[in-house]
Amino acid sequence: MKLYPQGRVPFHKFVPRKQMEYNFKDIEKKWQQYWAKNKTFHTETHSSKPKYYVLDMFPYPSGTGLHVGHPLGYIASDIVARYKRLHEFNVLHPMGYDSFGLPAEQYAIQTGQHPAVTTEQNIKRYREQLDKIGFSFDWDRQVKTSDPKFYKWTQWIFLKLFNSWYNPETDKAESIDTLIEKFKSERLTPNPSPKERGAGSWDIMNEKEKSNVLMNYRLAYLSEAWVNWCPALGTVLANDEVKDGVSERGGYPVERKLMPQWSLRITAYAERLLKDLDTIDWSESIKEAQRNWIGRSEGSSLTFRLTPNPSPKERGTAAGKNSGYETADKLIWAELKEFSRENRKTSTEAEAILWERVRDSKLGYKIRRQHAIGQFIADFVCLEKKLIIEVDGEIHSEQKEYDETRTAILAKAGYRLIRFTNDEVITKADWVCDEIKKALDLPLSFGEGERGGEAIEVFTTRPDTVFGATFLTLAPEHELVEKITTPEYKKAVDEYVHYAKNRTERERQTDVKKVTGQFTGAYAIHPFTEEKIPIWTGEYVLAGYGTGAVMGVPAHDTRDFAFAKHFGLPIKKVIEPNSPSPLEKGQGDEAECFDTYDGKCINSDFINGLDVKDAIKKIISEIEKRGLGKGQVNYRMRDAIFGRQRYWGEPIPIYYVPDEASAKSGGNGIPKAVDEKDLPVILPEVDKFLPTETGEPPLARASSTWKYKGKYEYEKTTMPGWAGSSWYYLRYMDPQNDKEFVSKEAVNYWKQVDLYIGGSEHATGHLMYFRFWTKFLYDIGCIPFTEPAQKLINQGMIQGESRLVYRLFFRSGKDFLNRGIENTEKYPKLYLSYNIAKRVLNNSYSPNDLREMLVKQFGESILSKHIVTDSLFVLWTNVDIKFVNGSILDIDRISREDSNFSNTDFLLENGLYICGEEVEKMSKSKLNVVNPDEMCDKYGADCFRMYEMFLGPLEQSKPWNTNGITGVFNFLKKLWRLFDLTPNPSPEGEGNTAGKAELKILHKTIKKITEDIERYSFNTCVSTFMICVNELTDLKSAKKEILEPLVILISPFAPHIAEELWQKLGYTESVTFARWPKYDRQLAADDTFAYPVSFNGKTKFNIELPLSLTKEEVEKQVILSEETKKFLHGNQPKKVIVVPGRIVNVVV
RNA sequence: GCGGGCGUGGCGAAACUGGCAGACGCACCAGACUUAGAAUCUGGCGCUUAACGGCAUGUGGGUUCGAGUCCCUCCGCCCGCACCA
Repeated sequence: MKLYPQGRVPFHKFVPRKQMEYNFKDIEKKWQQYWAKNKTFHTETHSSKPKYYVLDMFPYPSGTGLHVGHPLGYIASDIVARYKRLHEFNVLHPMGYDSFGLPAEQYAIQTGQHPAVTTEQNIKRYREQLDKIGFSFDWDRQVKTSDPKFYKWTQWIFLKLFNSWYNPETDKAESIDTLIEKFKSERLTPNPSPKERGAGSWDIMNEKEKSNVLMNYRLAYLSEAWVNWCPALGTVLANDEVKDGVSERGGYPVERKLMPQWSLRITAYAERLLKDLDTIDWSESIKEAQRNWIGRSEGSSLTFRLTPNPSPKERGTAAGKNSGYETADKLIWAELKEFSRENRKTSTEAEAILWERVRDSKLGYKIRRQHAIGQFIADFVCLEKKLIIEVDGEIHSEQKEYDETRTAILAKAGYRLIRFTNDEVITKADWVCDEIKKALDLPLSFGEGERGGEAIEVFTTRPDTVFGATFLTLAPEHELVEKITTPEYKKAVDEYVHYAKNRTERERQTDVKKVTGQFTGAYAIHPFTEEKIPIWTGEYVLAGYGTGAVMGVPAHDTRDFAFAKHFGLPIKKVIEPNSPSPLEKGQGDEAECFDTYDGKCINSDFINGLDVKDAIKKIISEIEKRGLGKGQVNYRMRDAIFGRQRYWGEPIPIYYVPDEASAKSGGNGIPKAVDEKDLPVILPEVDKFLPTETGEPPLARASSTWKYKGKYEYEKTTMPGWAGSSWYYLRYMDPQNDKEFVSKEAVNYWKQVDLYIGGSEHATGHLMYFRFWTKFLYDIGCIPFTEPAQKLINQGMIQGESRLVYRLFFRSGKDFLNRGIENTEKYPKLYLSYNIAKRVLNNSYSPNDLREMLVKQFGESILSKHIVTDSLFVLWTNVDIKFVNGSILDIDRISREDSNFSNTDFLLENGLYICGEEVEKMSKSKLNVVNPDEMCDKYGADCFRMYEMFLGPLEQSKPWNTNGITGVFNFLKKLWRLFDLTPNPSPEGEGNTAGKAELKILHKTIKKITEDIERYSFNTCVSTFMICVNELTDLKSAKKEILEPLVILISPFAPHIAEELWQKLGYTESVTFARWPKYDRQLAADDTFAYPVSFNGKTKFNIELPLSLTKEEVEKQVILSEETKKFLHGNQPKKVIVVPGRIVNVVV
């Protein structure tokens, strides 16, 4: 046992001698218990007070617990919450857990431990850590996303999404029923997507077909989609969950895979998500990130026809046997031809009327009459727009069944159908023509177009450069690639497509510079010049953006340029820049290719000489006039993949009803929404958290009794991590409600989040979905606002200060690395102190120098252990910061406690081992984690809170350095001691009337603290408190009149000590219920001001003058002063500038 | 490549609307109390100069009586997006 001289004990064993000593441990424990017992921060929704909602981003309770970086935002929000309470706001300041998620599941897979169990443990630990810091959360409102009482409502919102579509006319989400009504009432059949050609006229569609059509509109829908598949995690990931081609969690490779997926139609909200950014007070960087993510671009679509009557050489048999208008089934062609001739002769009156009105492209499109398609004959057809017009007369009335089959088959071929009765055509032909025109003007879906889909539609933001288009490029996934490829290129194209499709996202992204592509052998006709241009496929064109096809304008697009250069395609300049810089300055590539909006069109026929902007307008109107395409807005954003092939998430409340069609194709049946009253669909138990042997998601392992209504299969994928966090803020308003996700009353009172604090890493993920769901819930009338959070602050990241140690090997690095890292085991361990290692690394030490140093420190015997060779290799690794004091490594301790450093020699400098330093992300793997509990134990929660704020501006990232905390600790002790000066702290005691000087200090502090909290400048608040306490200490002032408001001011920052002092001042109720002190301008005002007097802007001296003086009086005083004369050197001042209360500047 | 942000002592930073650059704190130095350390207190602390003074907010220029702050040029760092036509 170590003995200490009488009365002296080390700090950490300090026992307070005086009762008045600042004993933060007791104080903090006392008040934390008091708050919990008295429910001091309980929040009622019924209140006449104004509301204030301050929210922290939902934490995911990870297994590693909180480090000092996490609470930064929580402390800031807690300060605001407490501050607002003191202003008599009714404050909602809740906390809960985003408790579904991948890490718990990964852990479950490794250990077999149920994720619910580990999640509960983690939550418990989080709660303990949070409680130690003294937050004013209303814990009665806590929510957990993995709680069925919570996810019942997540599922409920999903059902709402499933049962809604986005109506572009009203520009909002509506019930899917309104769409069905539309389909029923309109003559036009739903436009089937290329992947869902099961559709026909609504009433005659079967269940499956209806379901498929509606899937194209539902806001939550199932579709075959290219997804980010992560084999290591066994699940798909949303775009924002993939960074640099690897998964954000875990960093595993991600591949592209086509599979059926649940998605949310966030793209329907793209425009509103973009536009409404202007209405919210979020940081510019986040808004900009969202704008980029949405990626709006204006341009035009443009259709390129393929070359007509292609020679066999160009087209060949593989490209399609029939020419454009021969759409009929070959086998029965002859028969049909006869039949159609017959029909034409015997056409009805209505058909004749209509023919006169549509023939000769009168409606802008070529329409054919009695044309055979497949096995059927259409009354009228526009092949270009794939529209069939039927006029129902007596002939067809008894053929209903035949018609139904026909409609379905035609729809499968991609045709839409519009029907009229004889009567309609005869009595209101104008109206009929209008309807036909409307249907013709609708854009075709992807891949459709003239001649059975063999025209290519491109999207371009620069239609003005169309005359410079010298080739077309299709994405390798584009469905036309296969169709148009000529036989002699088939092999090459197939190989190329195979290569491109099998590259991972990562590969694609890492060699973006590499130009790859393949000519298809086919040619398109330039819509304006009629020139023949080659069609290529290349992976620089993305399938998912625009139409998956581009026109190559190598002279004015760098990617097209690279492609053209690489494959020797022609380059045609069509823009003359206004400023010659790009041409003259540019060398090589730049001279040939420039991308500018500042120029005039050349070599461009009818747009020659126009400015780019005007040219764009002109050419779009021309494109529209000629029916080649139209002005269009495109978004980079894709729909959000919503299903995860994982266990630990909300089950998607969908079940499947078997049907014949699906059974034949091996499908799942018709997806149906679980009835609202059957929610929640509880996450079933499974034996293992892995996919099944057949590759089904883990939920397929649930017992065979896990079926909807006892017989229907449930959907087996679960929701992604961001589902719960997209709406959780609403649940806090009414967390116990089992009738609604939130009551109208609660949401009408609390409304938006007033202040939202969290990390900027959520810019394009959570914060986007959060806004999307809010807008949706607004559309369907559930909530009265369209943005979830008015103000957002992104706290900076607190980085760790890592410590590095340097291991020396007498081997060459190359040799070493070749043999692999596991070989390190067999080398004796030798570490070099920082400055020695540095010198070895920059080759200023020879092996001989090291030998000398080794011998000097360890003696000759060391050489038998470390064989000094000519090769040196240094490997550095992080070392746990708990073994390091400043930058000095505690060698004894690390050798004892860390087996990696047993039997290790440390080559020292000046008798010490100095570590290298590096600032990097605080994480367990870097061994640089600082734990908040440790800080609270050592210095107290109040000190920890204030120090976190003192570090710097909230938004700024900064490294954690525990050293500085003593300054704040000293301040708190000084504050405490200030109260010891009070002779008698009773409310009416003597010596409580403050003097002018003290009042001035107080009121300056009130002003500054109030202003700084309002602008979230918490670091300067802490400085202000320090200045205030220093000044009061200097005055030896401890008047109740001063201390009382001071305690209130500091209570949001250091609540425990404030409560204790508040009690010492004689109060029995919590300081939470006090009122914020009022700033009195009179009391804070100075009488005089020491004017800095400068000459030509350089300050020379100060002169103390009354503030009551006017400009002229100040000038007079300054001119008259002795000092001024000295600096004037006898010259006359040219001019004197006086800013009252600020400065005097004399111009000489 | 595009977009956003930022460059101030040995360190974290302050200076909000153009008006005394470096407040407040850390570290450091000196002193007091101590056998010593810890704690506490006092003083010093941008660079340069013996001093008067001079020079200093990434670089160079501009606007202004006056610039860390506004404008332009270049350099460097951080973050986000990235063959998005």
